[in-house]
Amino acid sequence: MSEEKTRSLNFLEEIIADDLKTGKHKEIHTRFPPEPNGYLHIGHAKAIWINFSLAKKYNGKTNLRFDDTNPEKEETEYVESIKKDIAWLGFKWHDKPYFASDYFDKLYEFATQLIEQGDAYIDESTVEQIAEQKGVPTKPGTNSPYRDRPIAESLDLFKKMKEGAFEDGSMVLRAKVDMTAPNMHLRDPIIYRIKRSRHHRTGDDWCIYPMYDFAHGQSDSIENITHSMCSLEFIHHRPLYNWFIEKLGIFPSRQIEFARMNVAYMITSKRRLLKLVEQGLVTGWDDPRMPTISGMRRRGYPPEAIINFCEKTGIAKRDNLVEIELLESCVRDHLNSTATRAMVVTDPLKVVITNFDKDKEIISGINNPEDESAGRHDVILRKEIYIEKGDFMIDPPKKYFRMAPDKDVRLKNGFILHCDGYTTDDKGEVTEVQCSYYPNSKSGEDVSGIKAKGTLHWVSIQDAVPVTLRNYDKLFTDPAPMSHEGKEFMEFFNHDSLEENKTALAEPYISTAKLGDSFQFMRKGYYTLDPTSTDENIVFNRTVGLKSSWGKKR
RNA sequence: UGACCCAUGGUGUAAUUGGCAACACAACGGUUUUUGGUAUCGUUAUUCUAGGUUCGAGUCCUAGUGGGUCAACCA
Repeated sequence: MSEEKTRSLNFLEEIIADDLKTGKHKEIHTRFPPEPNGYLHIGHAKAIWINFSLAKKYNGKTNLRFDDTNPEKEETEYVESIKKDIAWLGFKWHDKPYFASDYFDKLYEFATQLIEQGDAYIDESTVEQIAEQKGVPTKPGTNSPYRDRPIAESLDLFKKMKEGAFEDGSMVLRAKVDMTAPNMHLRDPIIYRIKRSRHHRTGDDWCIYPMYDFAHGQSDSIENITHSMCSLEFIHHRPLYNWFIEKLGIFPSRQIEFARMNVAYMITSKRRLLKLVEQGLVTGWDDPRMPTISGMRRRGYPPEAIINFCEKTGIAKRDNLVEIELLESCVRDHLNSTATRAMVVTDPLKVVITNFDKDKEIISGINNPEDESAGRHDVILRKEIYIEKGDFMIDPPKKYFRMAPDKDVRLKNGFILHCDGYTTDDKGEVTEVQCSYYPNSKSGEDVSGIKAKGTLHWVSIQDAVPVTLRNYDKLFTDPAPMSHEGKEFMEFFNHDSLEENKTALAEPYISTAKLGDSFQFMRKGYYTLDPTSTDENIVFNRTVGLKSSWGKKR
C-alpha cells in the first residue's frame, strides 16, 4: 500500500488540488450534465468517470443534472436509462437527480435581472436577420435595431412573452454583449426563445425556454458547482459563461475544458447511431456492437473494465484517437481474473477413445486458474467426444501442437490421448478420429511421464448442449469513419460485424448460466448470456476473443 | 483570411515543473504454462521545424508549419 507510486496529476487534478490547497474551495463539487435525449455512450462514460472519480478522489460531491431545456427532444425514458447506466458503471450521484427545469423560475428571474441592468433586450428580428447580424467569424457583426430599445419595453415584452402573448419564434431575449467580438458566442447570444412544446417534467407551464448558455452555467452556480468540466468545443462559450456569472453576481463556478475521448472504429454521434438503428443495421441501441453503455453491457464488458479504460486513456487537451485494443485489453484483464472457464466446441469433429471402457468418468474442471477460490465444476468424459475441426490435421506443419496422426495431445482437465487413426468421407474430409488414452495421465494425478505439448478443449457428445454463439467484430472497417471528407460514414459499415455460430456444443455446466455471468470458453474467448437467450435456444455473445499468437503470421 | 485550443514512439498518456524522455496498449522475438490464454523478459523516439535564453530546454521566449474548434430560436 505504501509502495503505491504517486501517480502524476492530470491537469484537472492539478487545478483542483491547487484550489483546495489555496483554500479557494473547502470541498469540490462537480456535475455530470446529460441532456435526456438519447442513450449514453463510451464518450459519456469518460465524462462520467472524470466528474465522479475526480470528486471522489478529493472527497467532494457530484451532481447528476439533466440539462432539459429543450422540450422538443427530451423524454423521461432517457432519464431512466441514463440513471441506470451511471449506476451500472458504479457511481452514485449526490442527493437526488437534479434538473435544469427545476430552475426555470430562477432562470426567469435572472433574465429579468439582466434586462433591468440593461444587459439583455427583446429582439423581434427574424432568424435570418439575427444570423445576418451575427456575421461571420472573420468579420464583426452589426447591432440589431432592437438592441437599444428601452429597458421598460423589454421588461414588458419579456413578461408577455412568458404569458404566451406572442407566437413561437416571433421574438427572443438576447444578452447585450458585443456584436464585434471575434468570438461568435459573444455577439449578443439568444438566451430565451418562445417554444410551445410539452416539457417532459414541467408540462405546459412554460412557453419560453432558456438556451444552453443561459441554463448550464446558471445551474452550475445554483448548485455551487466548483469545477464544471466539459469538452473542448465549449471553450468558446467560457467567456460568456463568465460574463453571466459577473453580470448576475452569482456563485463563480469555473468551466474547464478537456479533449473528449475518441475510440477507433467507434462513432458517438447520436444522429448517426440512430441511423444504424433505423436502417436495421443493428438490432437496437443496445446491440452488442454499439458503443452505447447499454450495448457494451449486453456485450459483456464489465463496468470495471470500462472505468479502467477511462483511467488508462487519461485526460489532456489534444485531439486523440484511442486504439480499441486498449479497451479490449482492459476487458480481458478483468475477465481473466473473474470469468469462469468452460468448454465449448464451435466446429465439432468426432473423436472415439477406443480403449475407454467405462460408461463415463467425472472430471474436475478448474473454474479459474487465476483464482483458486473460484472452485471447480464436474465435467463428463465418455468414449465419444467432440473436439474442434481445427484442432486436427492429417499433415500438420512444423510447430503444430494439436492433434495429428501418431501424436500425443492432452484433453483439458482430462487425459492424454494418442491419435491412432482417422476416417475420411469420399471428399477426403475427416469425419472421425480414433484415439487411445493413457489411463495414468489424468489431470492432477498424472504419472505417465508423457509430455503433451498441446491441450485441447472438448465436450462429451452424449452430454453436450447446443448453443448459439454470436461473434462480433468492429462496426466499421475504418478507425475513423467520420474523418473522410466527401465520404459518408455508412460507406465504412462493416457488414461482417456479426457472425452467428449455430453449430457450437457446450459442456452441460453451461446451462446453469445466468444473465450477467461471464465465461471464458477456453481457447475461444469470453462470452456472456444474451438477454434474448431461452432454455430452448441458449444464446451467448462474444464479449471479446482471446489473444492468440498462433496463425497470426502469414 | 479573424479569434481560440493543441503538437512527446504505431496509439494513449507521463516526465519530481529547467536536470539521464517513463508507463500502458499494439507489434516483433524469447522464457514459463494442462488454455498457442495468463505471467514474465527483451526490442521499437532526431520530443513538428528554425532561431533564442541557459552550464543545461520536451518544458521558457520568438517565428513558422501542421491539426482542431467557433457563425442552430440544439446541447
